[in-house]
This record gives sequence, C-alpha cells and structure tokens, in this order.
Amino acid sequence: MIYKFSSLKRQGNFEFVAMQSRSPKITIKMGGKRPEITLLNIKSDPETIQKDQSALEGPSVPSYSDRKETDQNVVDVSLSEYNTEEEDKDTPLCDDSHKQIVLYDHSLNGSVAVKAVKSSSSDKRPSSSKAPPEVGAFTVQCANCFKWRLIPDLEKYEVIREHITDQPFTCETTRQWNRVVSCDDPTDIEQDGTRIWAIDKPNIAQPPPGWKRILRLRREGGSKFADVYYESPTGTKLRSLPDVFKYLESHPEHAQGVGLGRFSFQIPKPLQENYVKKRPTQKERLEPSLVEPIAWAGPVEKFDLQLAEPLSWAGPMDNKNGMPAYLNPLELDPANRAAKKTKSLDEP
DNA sequence: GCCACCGGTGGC
DNA sequence: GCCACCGGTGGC
Repeated sequence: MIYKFSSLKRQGNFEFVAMQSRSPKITIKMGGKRPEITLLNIKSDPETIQKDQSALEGPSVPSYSDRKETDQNVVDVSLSEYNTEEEDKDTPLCDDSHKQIVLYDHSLNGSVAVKAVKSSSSDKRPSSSKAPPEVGAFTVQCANCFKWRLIPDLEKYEVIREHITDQPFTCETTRQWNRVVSCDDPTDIEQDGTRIWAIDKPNIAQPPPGWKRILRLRREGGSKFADVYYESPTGTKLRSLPDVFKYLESHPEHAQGVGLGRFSFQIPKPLQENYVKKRPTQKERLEPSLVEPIAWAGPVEKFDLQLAEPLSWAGPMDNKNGMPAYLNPLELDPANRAAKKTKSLDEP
C-alpha cells in the first residue's frame, strides 16, 4: 500500500480532493461572480418539474433512448436505488416532486443537470412523508451568461463537476450531449423558490471505475444536510476516508491505481436557511432555558429560580438534564418531540 | 443481525 | 462555524 492515511493530511501538495476541503471553496471568478455548485430539493408542483424536463428534452434535444442504459446506471449509482426504469420511461420528474432535489452548479459556470429520482414500490424503505428528499436534477451555470443548464445525468454532471475549475461550463458544453442551446436561449431552470437548492462542491473526482459515489439527503430539520458514501466494487459501503483506506488496504486487488484522492465525502450546502438545524451554542447548551418553551415549566419565575438556585430543590432530580424531575418535559409529555431536543442541550 | 438514517462532536 | 468522522438505533 502506497498511502499512509494518517500522514496524508499533513502533506501540502497532494492532489486529493477530499483534502482540499479547507482551501478556498471556489477560487475562480466569472464576471465578478463566484462560481459554485448547488443542489436543490424540488418542492414544486409536477407542472414545474415537467417544465424543467421539457427544457432539457426540448425539440433540439435528442432522445435519451440510445443512452438509456448508461443513464440508468448513473442514477442507480449516485442518487439512490429508488427509481426504476419503468418509471423513467414515463414521467421522470413528476411524481414525488416534494421529495426531489435538483443538483446544480451555480457558481461554477453553470450548467445544470436534471434527473428524476422517484420512489418505487420496491423501495427498501416505503415511500412516505418520512422519506428523505431526493436529488431531482443537476444544473450548472453557464460561465458566460450565468443561465442554468440542466445536465442530463449524473455521469455527465460528475465529469463537469470534476473539471469545473479548469474547464468552465458554458452553454456550448451541452453540445457534448448533442443539445443545441446558446446563451441567447432562456435559462433551463429558475431559482424561483419552488425548489430547494444546494451548493455542491467543485472539483470532486469521479469515483474510480467500479465504485459508486452515493449522496443521501437528509430530511429538513436534521443536524446535517446529507451524507456521502462510496460503494466499493464488492458492495461494501464506506462512509469516511479512513474507511476507504482500510478497505483498500484489505482489498489490494481493488486498490490498483485507486488513490484516496479519488474519494471525497464533501456534501452540498443547502441554500435554504434553516434547512439544517442550527447547533446550539455552548451558552445555549449551558442555559437551556434560553431555548426551551416555557410553557412546560410553568411560571417563568419558578423556572428561573430553579436554574439560579439549583440546591433549593430538594426533590428528585432528573439525571439527564440536571433539572428537578418535575420539570422534566419528558415526564410531562413523553410524546412531546420538542422535549427530545432538550436532552442534548442538557447533556454534560 | 444488518443497515439506512440520524445525532453529536472534536478539531480545525 | 464548519465538517469529517463515528456511535447509536429503529425498522426491517
């Protein structure tokens, strides 16, 4: 094995993308704007989504039928196992629109890729309101006109993303998939608030042959926006660089020519404020009353008193939150979801 | 028992 | 404040 993972982080000139996460996120400037990549969750109505698809598949765009197999593989690889070929044939972007996510590259010269990902009856996890959102489309911004262009599939998107700094995307780039569109044409997709957008990270290497890079979005209000993991040629799912390193070490047959630089666990950043739950500050953790609804705890005076004079309560204490047991919201209402949140606030 | 999903945090 | 990393766990 060539790499010593523990030492990689200290090397200054390696090319590993994952190690560049702390460098300036985007360094290229186009027309005074800073290019970036984004990802968005489509909340729009099916009509809007269909419109997006129409923009991509418009009259000048050849059918995807000849690339069907490739496209399908791509989606399976990186987005999820949720969609089926059957569904793609019909209304690729219509169903479950509230769960779809569009991935687009905005600050990087834009191009946009859109790909429908839908739930199916064969899902391991049933489709429900609890299901996490999914990537609905990829988009990239043209470096010249800054209009969004849909990218037909993940594979193309990954290629564009990998080279976005060196090879800025323009409307011309769409000719690679035989689409004829110019900067004079209207944008493929509008940032009109009907979708949730997220900024993707530029220059992420394509996964090595046989590997899949999978992006899993989390539900709104969680502690993180998404997770990335890689699926190895043997089907092992790896969720960190140390994991990958260990795998490559124990599977030298799959480590041939595969450097850690081919892996990046960077996730897109949602543009929507508060999509991800803010982590309480240390002060808030120390003073949970600042963030707790006072309704559970009765009169404010009483609650403050307990915080200010902890020893004045001689009754049973709640071990988890350090409050008198009678103030424990979990006891007051076990079903209260908000009460769950206070747990972390009060842990030492 | 597995694993998809989520929460939390140490280190920067 | 961000993020890479990992522990926990509910649902299967």
